[in-house]
Amino acid sequence: MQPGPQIGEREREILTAIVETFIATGEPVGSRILARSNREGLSSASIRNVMADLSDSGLLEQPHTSAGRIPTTEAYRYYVEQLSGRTQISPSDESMIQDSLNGVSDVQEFMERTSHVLSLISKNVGVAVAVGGTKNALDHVYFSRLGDQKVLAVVVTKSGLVRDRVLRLDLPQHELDAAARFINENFRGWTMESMRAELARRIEGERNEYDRLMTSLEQLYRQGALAADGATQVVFVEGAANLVAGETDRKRLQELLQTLEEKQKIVDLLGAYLHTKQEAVRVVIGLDDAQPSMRNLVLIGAPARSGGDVMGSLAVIGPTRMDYQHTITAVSYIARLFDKVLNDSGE
Amino acid sequence: MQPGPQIGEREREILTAIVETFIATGEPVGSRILARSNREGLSSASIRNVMADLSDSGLLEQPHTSAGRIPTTEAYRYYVEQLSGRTQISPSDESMIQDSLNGVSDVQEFMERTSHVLSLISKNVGVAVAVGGTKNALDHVYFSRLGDQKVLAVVVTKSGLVRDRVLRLDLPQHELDAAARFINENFRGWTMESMRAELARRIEGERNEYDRLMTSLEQLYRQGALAADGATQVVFVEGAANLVAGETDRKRLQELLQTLEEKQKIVDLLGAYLHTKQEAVRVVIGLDDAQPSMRNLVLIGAPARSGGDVMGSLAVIGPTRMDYQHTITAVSYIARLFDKVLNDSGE
DNA sequence: TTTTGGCATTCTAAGAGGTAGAGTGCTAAT
DNA sequence: ATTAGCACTCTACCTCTTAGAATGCCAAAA
Repeated sequence: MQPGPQIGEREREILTAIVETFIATGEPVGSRILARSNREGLSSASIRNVMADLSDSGLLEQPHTSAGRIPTTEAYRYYVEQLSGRTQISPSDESMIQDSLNGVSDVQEFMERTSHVLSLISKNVGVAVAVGGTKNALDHVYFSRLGDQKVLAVVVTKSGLVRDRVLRLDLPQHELDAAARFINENFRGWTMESMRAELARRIEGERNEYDRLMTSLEQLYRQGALAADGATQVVFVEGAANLVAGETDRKRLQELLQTLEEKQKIVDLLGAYLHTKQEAVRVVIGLDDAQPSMRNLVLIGAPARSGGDVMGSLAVIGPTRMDYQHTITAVSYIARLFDKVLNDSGE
Repeated sequence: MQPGPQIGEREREILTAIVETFIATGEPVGSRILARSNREGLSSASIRNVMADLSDSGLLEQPHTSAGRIPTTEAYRYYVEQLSGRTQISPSDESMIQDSLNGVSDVQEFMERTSHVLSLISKNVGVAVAVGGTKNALDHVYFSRLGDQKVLAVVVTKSGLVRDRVLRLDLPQHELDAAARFINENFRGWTMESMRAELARRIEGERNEYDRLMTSLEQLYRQGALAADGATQVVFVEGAANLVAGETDRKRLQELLQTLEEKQKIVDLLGAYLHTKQEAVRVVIGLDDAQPSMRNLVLIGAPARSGGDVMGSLAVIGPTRMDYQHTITAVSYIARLFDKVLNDSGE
C-alpha cells in the first residue's frame, strides 16, 4: 500500500516540491523549474533521474511524453502524510471563523455557519452535517393539533437540534398532550435509539389491553413522529460554485453539482469517513469508493464532538489541487471550537 | 415599449418560427431552413426581407454578418405573449407532479418537493419559497428551556409552517409557559404582523409597571422569538446543476451558481416579481434588474395562494432558450394544486 | 558510484494559410 | 409584392509548419 522504502530524503523533498508547485500553478512541473527553485543546487538532470524513479513508483505521471510531471493520487496521500502536523491558524482565518460563529448556540446554526465559513476560507465546498441520529439524547417532544387530521410533532434533543414534521393523524389535543407527557416523563435523557426501542417494546407488550395512551403512542410512532433516522439529519452544503474553477470537463462538473444537491449522498459520504471515535482531521484523497462522480475529489473533514458524543461532522470538499495545510488547519480549528461553543453559555 | 404595429401576421409567424427553431437547435437560424419548413411556400429571399425588418425592430440579431439570426430578449417577450394561453399538461408531467406532492400536508414540504419536481420537469432550476411572513396567521407558539441560558422558541402558523430558533435567555420554564399561554390565548389567528405590533404596543404601554409576564415577553420579543421577517422564510433551490449545460462562459456560470446559493437574493427575486395579487403565471425575461448575474436568465413563476393569501411562490429559473410552453404549463398546474392540496385533509 | 552536461527525440500549442459552406443584402426580373 | 441570382462576407475547419518545453539516455566529470 505505502510507496515504501525506496523513498529517501531526496525523493521526498523533490516530490513535495513538485506537489506544491503543481498546486500553485496547475501546470505540469518540469525538471528545469525545480532545479532553479531547489535550495541544494541539484542539476535538472539529477532531478530527472529522481523523477523517473518517482514515476516508476506510481507517484508521478505525465500528460504526454514531452510534458512535465503531475502528482498522482498516491502522491497527494504521501504529501499530506508528511505535512507538519501542527500549524498555527492564520489570524485572518481565525477572526473570520470567530465572527461567523460568535453567539451561535445550537448545533444546527453552528453547522450552517460552519459550512459557509469553510467554503469561504478554503475557496471550495464547505459541508456540515448535524446528525440528529440515534445517539442523540432526547430533551423533550411536543405534539400539537394543527387542523383537521394534521398533527405537528416536534422533537428536541439535548444538543438543541430541533426536528419538526407534520403528520396525518386525527388525535385530539388532550391525547397528544398525554402522549407527550408520557414520553417526556419517561424518556428525557435517553438516546433516541433506546427510547424508540423501549417504546416499541412497550407498545408491543401492551397491544392487547385497551389503552388509549398506548394506542395514541402507537399511531404517533408509526407515523414517524419520533423518527431518528435519515430525515432527522440536517445538511448544509455551501460554495458548490467554487468547483466551476477546478473542473474543466463540463459533463463531470454537472454530475458533481448534481451529487452535491443530493443531501442524502452527502450524509452517507461524511458518515462513511467521519463517524469515527478519533478526534483528528481526516483527509481522504479520491472519493470514488463512496461517490463515483467524486472520483478525483478530496475530502478534508472532522467529526464534531461534544463531550465524547459525535454530533455531526464538518468538511471541505474540493479538487486534489487544493491548499491542504491551510484547509486542514481551518477544519481542525472549527472542530475543536465546536465543543467549546456549544458548552459555553455566556456571552 | 411594445414592438408595435409594424408586426403583421407574416412577421409574427416568421418570428415565432425563428424563436422555436432557435430554442430547439441552439444555433442561429438562417432563411433557408425557415423557407423549407414554412408551410406557406415563401422563398428564402422573402423571408430575408422580413428578417431584415425584424432586425431593424430590434427583435433579431446576428452573431456576425454571415450568420443566421438569433432572437433578442425583446423577441422572447413577444413570443411568450402570443403563446396560446391554454395548454393541457402532459400526462407524464401530471403523474410526476402528483407522485411528488402526494400526501404532502404542510407548506414547507410542499415547497421542497415543488422545487425538486420543477427542476426535473423543466430541466432547469426549480425554486420555491414559503413566506413565513407577516401575512401568515399564528397558530401557536411554544417556548422551552433547553439548558443553561438557552431557550427554544417554536412558532407555528395556521398553514403548518414551523419556525424554531434557539435564543440566549435565562428565563425559568414556568415563565416561558406563562408567556406562551398569554400569546396563544390572546393572539391565535392573528397575522404575525399585527400580533407583533400589538405585543410591542402593550409592552411599551406597561413598561413602567413591574410585571413579570411583560418582562419575559419583552425579552422574548427582543431576541426575535416571534420573528416574522426574513429569517422566517424558507427557500428551496434545486437543479442548479442544470445551468451548466446552458451557460458556456465559466465566469458567468460561477457567478450564477453563487447567486443561487444566496437564499436571501432568491427571496428578494421572487418577492419582487411574484408577490402579486394576480393568480397568473408570470414570465420575466431578463432578470438583470433584480440580479446582474442573472442578466440573461428567465423566470417563470407564480404565487402560491391559499384562500386569497399569498403563502409563498414557486418558479423555474433558466436560460432564455428554454421550453416556455412546457414550463409555464407545469408552473401553472402546481400553483393551482397548491390551494387544493393544503386544504385537502383526506388521503 | 553519483552527478552532470550534452544531445537527439518527442510532443504540444500556437500561428499561418487556404477552402468550403452558409448566410446575407441588393438588384433586376417576374 | 415576390423571387431568382449573384457578389460578398465571415466562420469553422483543415493542414502545415514551427518554436519550445521536456524527456531519456549516454558518456564524461567529480
